[in-house]
Amino acid sequence: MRNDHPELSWLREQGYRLTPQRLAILDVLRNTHGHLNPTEIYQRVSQDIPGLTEATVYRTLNFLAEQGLVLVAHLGRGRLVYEFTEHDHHHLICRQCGDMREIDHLELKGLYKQFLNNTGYQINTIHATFFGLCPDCQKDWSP
Amino acid sequence: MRNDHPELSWLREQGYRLTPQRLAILDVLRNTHGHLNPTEIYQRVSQDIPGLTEATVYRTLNFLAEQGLVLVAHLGRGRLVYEFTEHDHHHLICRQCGDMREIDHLELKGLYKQFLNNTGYQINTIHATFFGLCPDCQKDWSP
DNA sequence: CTTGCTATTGCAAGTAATTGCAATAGCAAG
DNA sequence: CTTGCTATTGCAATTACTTGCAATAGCAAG
Ligand SMILES: [Mn+2]
Ligand SMILES: [Mn+2]
Ligand SMILES: [Zn+2]
Ligand SMILES: [Zn+2]
Repeated sequence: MRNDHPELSWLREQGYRLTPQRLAILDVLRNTHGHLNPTEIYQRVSQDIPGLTEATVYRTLNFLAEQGLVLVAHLGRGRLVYEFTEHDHHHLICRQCGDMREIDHLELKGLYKQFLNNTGYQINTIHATFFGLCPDCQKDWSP
Repeated sequence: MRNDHPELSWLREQGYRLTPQRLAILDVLRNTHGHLNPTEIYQRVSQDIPGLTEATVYRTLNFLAEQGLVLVAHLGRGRLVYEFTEHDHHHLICRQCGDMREIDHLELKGLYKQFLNNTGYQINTIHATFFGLCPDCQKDWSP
């Protein structure tokens, strides 16, 4: 568990504290590729922090997401999922087969620029989710 | 409470049943402009359907949303909200002051076309939510 | 190293949403 | 109108997530 990542000293400068709980949760997310729900995170982090409670996991995930250190998403499976990544992206999900595909944030840059021009809103949502039909499942509706 | 809307006979043809609960919930949504959460819907519909339970409200709202008869959204205030509308739209929300603004689905048409070209995915998400800063709240960060 | 302020945690209770199951009731067929 | 199939409901239990409060522990200052 490293303690010298740049975002950590930044947190401390904001007046927030680097607790073992926060460090361990962030570490699990950092070392996992993909989305984890709060209970999965709780189970993994409990190994390192025995007294940890789920309430703290929920609060910490909210906090990390607010600070922009992790991404959240409703992927349509009931539970929220969290993810650590340097790579800004969004998701396309097939309503039929559940297939999920990642798209780079670049694809939405133009839209956000358009929002700014048309409405003055400066949108910064990362990790949006769009639902529809994947190429395979579209075929099931043709014949 | 009218019983002859076009979407209703369509439901029956799909093998679904037109129960008083469904009709009343749809009716409350149809006659309300704006977003309602499940408890607000429950309270209103209970007037017409005394024995109604919240479980049925949740199940019915899920059902109506799956059938595309109502729109759902996470607007960032904890609870899900539902809305009946003929007018396809999405929302921009200010993280600072909570101001919410509606944009026509036309604004996303191009993006969805781009998704189709680049990935083959045929996206049909209506009622997406984008977060950022409204024009007023952007000023608070300049001086 | 010690002290003091206060952000953060654990605990337990509260609210939001989902689900298994047996009883009920749409509605299609006769 | 009556009958039978099964989708849908109510009920109660379960899971998901949030919150108030008192105890704990980061960490900045001395
Ligand atoms: Mn992701
Ligand atoms: Mn809306
Ligand atoms: Zn698919
Ligand atoms: Zn604002």
